[in-house]
Amino acid sequence: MRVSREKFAENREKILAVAGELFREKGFDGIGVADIMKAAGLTHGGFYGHFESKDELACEAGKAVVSRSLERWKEVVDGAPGEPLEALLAHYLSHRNVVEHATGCVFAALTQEVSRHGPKMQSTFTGGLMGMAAILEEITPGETQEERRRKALVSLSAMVGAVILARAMDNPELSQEFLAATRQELTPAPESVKE
Amino acid sequence: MRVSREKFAENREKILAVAGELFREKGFDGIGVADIMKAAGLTHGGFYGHFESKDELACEAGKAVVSRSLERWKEVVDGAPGEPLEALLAHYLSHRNVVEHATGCVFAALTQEVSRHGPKMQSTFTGGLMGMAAILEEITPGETQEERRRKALVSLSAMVGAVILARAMDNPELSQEFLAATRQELTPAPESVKE
DNA sequence: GCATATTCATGATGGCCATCATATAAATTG
DNA sequence: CAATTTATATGATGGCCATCATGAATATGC
Repeated sequence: MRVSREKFAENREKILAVAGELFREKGFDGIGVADIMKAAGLTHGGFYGHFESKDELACEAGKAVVSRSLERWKEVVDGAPGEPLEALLAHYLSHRNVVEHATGCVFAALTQEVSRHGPKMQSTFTGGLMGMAAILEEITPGETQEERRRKALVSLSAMVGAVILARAMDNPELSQEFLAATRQELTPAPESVKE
Repeated sequence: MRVSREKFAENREKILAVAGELFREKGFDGIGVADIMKAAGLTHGGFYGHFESKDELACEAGKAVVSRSLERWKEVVDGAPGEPLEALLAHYLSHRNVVEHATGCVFAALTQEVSRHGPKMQSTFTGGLMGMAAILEEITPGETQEERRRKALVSLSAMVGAVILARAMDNPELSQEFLAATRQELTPAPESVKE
């Protein structure tokens, strides 16, 4: 049966949203088109009216989630009552982001698969990660821009790395230890003279 | 046809070695039993004489690669002519470890898939990562053991994270920048008074 | 050296998955 | 309101993959 233009666009968004969650939760190979469509409340045959292949869906869903992630970081930084960097660390290095794969950080969920995917997905992820690095660079203290840039890249590596490793732990206390350690080490020392 | 006990054990090792490389290169879902066996110079039917399932192979291969990785880290640290931490950083944060997925770090290749796998694989990875953290803790400077432990966990996160992010970049210069930044930031400052 | 055990090869099976052809029914368009 | 367009549902197809049954051939144990 047919559906209004409006409903059609709505369905597409629903598929993208559901795919974004299911891919993060189960990986690109861990979920099929039929199950994604079912989760979106549709049947699998209708899928190819919206996307020309599963791969295109993966790329579109990835793009959407990455861009949403970037917006979220900006919101957290702009809305921070105190130090923006501390707010961002608290936001990112959270128990929620370790446990909730489906709605947590894309980079913590899919980066390894992306490096095996085609160039389109890599380009999306590269862009997203550099956007995050740019945000970090702005709120990271440092004498020169080079130093801030360098620290931003390392902070980003440590943040994403900590969540990835925390997710692999079979012991919640160890997961928590990774988060706490990273949060503490990446928080800049108060402006007292060193020691 | 039948094969000697010795050859049988040799074949098993060959399968494990080949699987360890192919899983790292293509992911657990990216390679099938038949192709693994072909790469080992055998036919796929013989597989089930060695392992009861693909999952068991994945667990065994993971265990082997993780333990080999740990040994390697110990060798690098023990054989370092200068500062062990610097030697380890140079060893790990290398171009080779970004490009050579099949023989590079398991954690940089498979950790995200592991967090979706069963508890057996998670246990193997947790053990391996904590072993690496212990090595780092010993060669990391710090006033107290807590501080060294904390720094070790963050260094580990940053190291693995940097390689994972470097692998996702679609631009080799950016990859290199992640490595260089992380190496520089994790190298302890010389014992001069700050600044 | 013979009988037995066992390892590998061949081939088959069943399930899952991406993709597509066709039909249906509803929404646009005039 | 009629004609046409088009989004979805049903169902089919072909490919890939893990697993297993069987058979052939050889190493091992007596």
